[in-house]
Parts: sequence; C-alpha cells; structure tokens
Amino acid sequence: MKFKYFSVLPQNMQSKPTTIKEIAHLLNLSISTVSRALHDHRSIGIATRQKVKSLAAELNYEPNQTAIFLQQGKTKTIGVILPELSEDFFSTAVNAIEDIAYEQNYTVLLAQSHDDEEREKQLVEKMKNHRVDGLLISVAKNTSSYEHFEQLKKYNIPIVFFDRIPPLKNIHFVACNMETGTIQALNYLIKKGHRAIGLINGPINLYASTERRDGYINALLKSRLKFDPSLVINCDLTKKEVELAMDKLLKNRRKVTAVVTFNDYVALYAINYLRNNNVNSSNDIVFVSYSNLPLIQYMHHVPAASVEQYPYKQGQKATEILLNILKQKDDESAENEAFYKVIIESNLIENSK
Amino acid sequence: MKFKYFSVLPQNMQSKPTTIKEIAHLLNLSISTVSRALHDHRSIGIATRQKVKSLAAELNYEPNQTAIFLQQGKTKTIGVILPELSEDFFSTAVNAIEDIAYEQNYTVLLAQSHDDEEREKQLVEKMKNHRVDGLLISVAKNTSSYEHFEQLKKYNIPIVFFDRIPPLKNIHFVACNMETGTIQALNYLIKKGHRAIGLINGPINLYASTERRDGYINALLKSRLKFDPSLVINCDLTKKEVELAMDKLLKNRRKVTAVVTFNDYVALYAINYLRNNNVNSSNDIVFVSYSNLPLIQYMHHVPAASVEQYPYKQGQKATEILLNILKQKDDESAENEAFYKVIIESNLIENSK
DNA sequence: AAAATGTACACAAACGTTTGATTTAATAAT
DNA sequence: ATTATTAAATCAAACGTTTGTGTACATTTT
Repeated sequence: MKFKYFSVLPQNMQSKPTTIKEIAHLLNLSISTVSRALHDHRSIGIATRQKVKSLAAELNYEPNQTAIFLQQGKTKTIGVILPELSEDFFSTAVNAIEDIAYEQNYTVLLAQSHDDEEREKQLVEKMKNHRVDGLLISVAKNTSSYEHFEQLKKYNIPIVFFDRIPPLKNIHFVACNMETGTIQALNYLIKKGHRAIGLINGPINLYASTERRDGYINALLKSRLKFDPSLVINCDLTKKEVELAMDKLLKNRRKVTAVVTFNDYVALYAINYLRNNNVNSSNDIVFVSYSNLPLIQYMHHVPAASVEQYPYKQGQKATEILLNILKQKDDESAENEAFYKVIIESNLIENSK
Repeated sequence: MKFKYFSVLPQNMQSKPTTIKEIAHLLNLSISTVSRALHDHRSIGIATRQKVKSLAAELNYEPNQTAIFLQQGKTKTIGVILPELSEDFFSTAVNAIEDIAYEQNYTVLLAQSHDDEEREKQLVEKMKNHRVDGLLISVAKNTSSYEHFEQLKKYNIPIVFFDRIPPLKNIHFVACNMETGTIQALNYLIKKGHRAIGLINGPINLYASTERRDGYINALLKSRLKFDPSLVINCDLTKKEVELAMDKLLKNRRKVTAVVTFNDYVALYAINYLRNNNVNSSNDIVFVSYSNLPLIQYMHHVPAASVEQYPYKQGQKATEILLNILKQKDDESAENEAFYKVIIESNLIENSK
C-alpha cells in the first residue's frame, strides 16, 4: 500500500459563509427585513426585496440550515434503518425512498442494522439524537423486543415500518402480502399440469414463511388437490440446508415435478445442486421463486416465474406516508392519530428467458 | 392494493423534550452550571454535578443536537455521494464508511448519483446546505466538469474521493491501482502456459480501462511475449457488446485459451455466451476477472481468479482520512494543508471452487 | 380636520446550547 | 487584619434564523 503525502500552500479560501446579518448591516436594514425580503414577504417593498436579493446572490448567501433546524424545531431529515444495503430488495427500496424524499426536499439519513438487534437499538437512539423528523424502518431479522420503537412514539417521532414489520398494534406500515403471490404461483404450476409441487420454505418462525405455506395449502385445497406435508420443507436459507432440502425432495416417495423456493437465492442453490449432482431431472423440474432479483438474469437456468414483492413501490409508499404524517403534524395540531396500514399484493411474474 | 385506515384516540405522549433550561430552573441553578455539570467541568462542585445528572436522567434529558450543531458550527455528519448502492462494490464500501464513522460518533448522510452528473451536482449542493462537515465522493461515470467540487473547497468543506477520482490536482483520494492486479493476473495465466490471452476491456476513455490495458501489455513484455492488439477488445460493458467481443475473440486468427474480463459481470456474460452457443471450448477457456463479487458464488462456471479491489478497505481508508482532516481542523487552525493520496494495490485472488 | 387604513420597515424574543468573563464566598498565605 | 488563592457558581454573549408585535409615515376615508 503506497502512501504519498504532499504538503502545499494554504489556498485562498473565502472566510466565513455569508449571513443574513451581514447583508442587513451592509444595506442598513434590520435582520428581519432581510429575512422577509428573501422570503418574498409582502410587507417588504419591492425595491428593497430586489436590493437584498441581488446582494445575497453576489455574496453567495446560503441560509444556514442548522440555524433553521433549531429555530423550526425540525430537521427536514428522515432516518432510514434497514438490515442490509447489499440485499437488492433494500437497495431498490432505498432508491424509492431517496427519490420521494428528495422531491419534497427532505434529506435521508441511512443506516444498516446488519440484522443485529443491538445495533438497531443504537441506531434508533442515534437517529433520535439527530432529531430526525421521522423514521422508516425495516426491522432486523432477530429483533425480539420493541421498546426502542415504542419509545420513539413518546418523543413524537413517527415511524413507518416497511416489509419487515414488528408485531405491534398501533403502527404505520406498508408490507407485501405474500400469500396471494404464492397462490398465483401454485395456480400457475397446477395449470401446467404439475401435481407434486415441493416448497422449500424459510424458517418456521418467520411470518413470511407462514404466508407462503398458507398460500401453498390454500391454493392446493381450492384446486381439490390434497396437501402432502412431506413436500414442504423448512430450512434456514443457507446453501447447505437448501441442498439438504432439495435432496429430501428428490428422495421423496412422490417425485416432485416443480418446486417453489422461498427466494431467488434458494432457487439458485437448488438449481446448482441439481446440475452439480448431474440429476438428469435437472431440466424437468420447474422452479418458481420470489423476489425476482436482477441476479437471476445472470443465471443459466432461471426459475420459470417469480413472485414480485415490489420493493420500489414499498419504499415509495412508506415514504409518502411518512411525509404525509409530517405534513399533517405541521398543518393542524389536530391530533388526527390514525394508522396507515398499506398492504401491497404480490404478483407472479413469468420470466421470459 | 388494500388500504385500511384506522382512527384511534390520541395517546399519552410526553410533551416537549427536556431542556437544560428546565433542569436549571428546577434545581435553582444557572443554565451554564447545568451544562458544565453535565460535561463534568471541574469548576462545578461534585454534589451539584450529581444532582444535575440524576435529574437529567430522571427527565430523560437528551441534548438537542441541532442546537449544538448551530453553536459549534459543525454537524458531526459526513456526506457520502456514490453512483449506485446496488453495486456490490459500493455497498461494501458503505459498510466500511458507516462502521468507521459510527465508531467516532459521526453520522452518515448517504446519497446516490445514479451516475448522473446533474444529480451529483444537486447532491453536492444539498450536502453543502445541510452543512456536512466533510464529504466522501466516488464520482459519477459521466461527470466531466468539476466546479461543484472545487467550489466546496472554498467553503472549507473537505472532500475525500474514493475509487472513482476526478482528474484534479489538489485533492485527497484513495484508489485502487488496477495495473498491478492485472499484471498478477497475466503472470498467473502465463505461468499456467497460456500464450494467447484475450482482454475484454471497458470503454477506452475510462482510466480503469487504461490501467488494465497497461498492466496487460507490461506483463506480456516482461515475459517476452509479443503483444497482439487484436486480442484486446474494448466494449461498453453491456451484455450485447460483451457477446460481440467474445465472438470476435473466438473468430480471431489466434485462438485464445484464456480471457481477462473487465469485471465479473463481463465474465458472466461471456461465459454464458459460450455455454449458450455450445462452444465446445467453453470449459477450456480460462477466465480471470475483477471485483470478486459475491455474485460469482452463484455462478456455475466461475472465473479461475479475480482481481480484488478491496472496497471495504477503500471505504475505511477514505473515512479515516476524512475524519483525520476534520480532527486536525479542530485542533490547530494551523493550516496544514496537505493532500492525502492513498493507493491500494489490487491483488489476484484464486477462486477455490 | 380628524380618524382609519395601509405600507414599509425595525425591535426583540425565541430556538437550546456552549463558553469566556465575572462574581461571590470561603480558605489560605502574608 | 489584609491580601492573594481557590472553589463554585452566575452572567451574558454568541451561533443564524424566523416571526409576532410595534412604529413611523403616507395615504385614504369620513
């Protein structure tokens, strides 16, 4: 690792940033007049307004946000806490959040919990200290206590949860209903003639797993097919357990012709497992997955279809809701305490390739 | 999309957050005494300190950061502007940035330019308005003018560039030298007996492309092999052009036995192209790539080796440097204007699988 | 001509801190 | 007994805004 360190003369930097005060002094006006002139207040003569504005422009005046924050008691900043930026779902959700927030002149304070409850708590604390106006949270996988969220309510900092929502009563959230997508997936496969359909599901304690299982069972029942529990296998989503699960399915009495996997990664592991073990059925087993990550474009053998969870839409909705709440708070102190609960239906998307 | 909207009674929220002022009033002390007591100033009696602290704890006092920001003229916040969070390189760099920043009690204001120069400019402006103490930037691919960066210098907001650095003279930066990694890659292949080695490179105007090409040529010369320009093909990194490039290589007079690709995505496209077209040499051609993205774990046929660019280390170094600069600025106003220029050497990593 | 209205601006408080300078009282040194 | 020293706390200014209220003058209304 090379390390160069150059020393150079101090550059000609302009002193301190211009303040409203200086402008006032230079023009022999009061501070308030300058402030109002810059805001086009009607009680300021049009001539003075012009004078002020042009001088401000000349001096590169820019309002000191920190002062405004203090004065207004808010920061025009929303905090975002989510598990992992490297997960594509979240990074696209963040794209939405940024887009909406920036549109409305809000700034985004972003932080990752890395699915660690302790860190999540610290971040909540930090965000509170930083006086964010509101919070967007997708909770860590193993978060089991929720006081840190409750506490924020007391400070009157609104939270909107998205995707991974805590089991609390009075909260705002937007989430995706996985059951309907699962039903669509099953119907799709059933229509194609599949009767023995496997499900490689996630951990049993995850709500997302329950939704998938429920959808799976309900779709079967509706089609008057009987539900065979041996075709549903829970795993912790690691490569190893996925392969074990796939193996179990292959060895099952009833030979599956299609498999629904908890997400694209699981599909990938399973498909690669089949190919690596030269299972001749590798091309016969049809896969349906969730998420529709861009990563599947790179796969050689892609799932036939995928249940879309609309990360962008979720992020968008959640942000809109939060900004709405903040706006209401401004408008009336009319404690219109209502809870937004938005549920986006998932949808099956067939993969063209 | 379902949409439920519940109305609920206003909850018992605690009024305004506690201030130092209230504590002072309650204890019949002056504001300054309370402030100093909380900071363990030695001129405050130990008894008073205790009284103040316990009352503060009782009232859940938390200093109002916005007030402190104003008073101190800094925000303990660093801005980060980078092209795309969904690119794994950047999201791991962000991990490093967050880790280091949080360690030192700084907050991170994150934003994506989406490789758009205009947006980048707006973000810089926004960050400046938000009075971030310093900036970490990886510049957008098509940024061609740099005044928005220069301008910040005048405002005395330090910038540390990382990975994608602008062609400016007096700047701080940390970047990765791709040439050495490329040389390692070539040597690796040459040692394995390869003589006809293709290079699917990026756009010719990118510095990263130049580095790769230079490394490629230099390694060949050093091994006394002659450089054949027809084996180096530039492309814009899209799937289509990569396939075209691969095709060109296949049709070349000299048959390549190894290919170095600009990054893992290119490798992926190329490898898939070979397999899809049932080129029998698909397993004979050895690939070496850059980045070592996690995505390759999911590939069936992975590159034999990859040049690591150390995103985490780059993020880490850049943050450390920025925080150093900020600390110096506090300590002495001794205008020790020096420029950090850190170059991390890339390294070839063989893929085990 | 007196009163009401309107226009264009200034004053001053407030937001919640930190911090240099000052005061008060008690203690130690001469 | 007088003066220096120290300890403990207070005062007041400052950071840069916004905003409710006050004021002077000119203009209109009655």
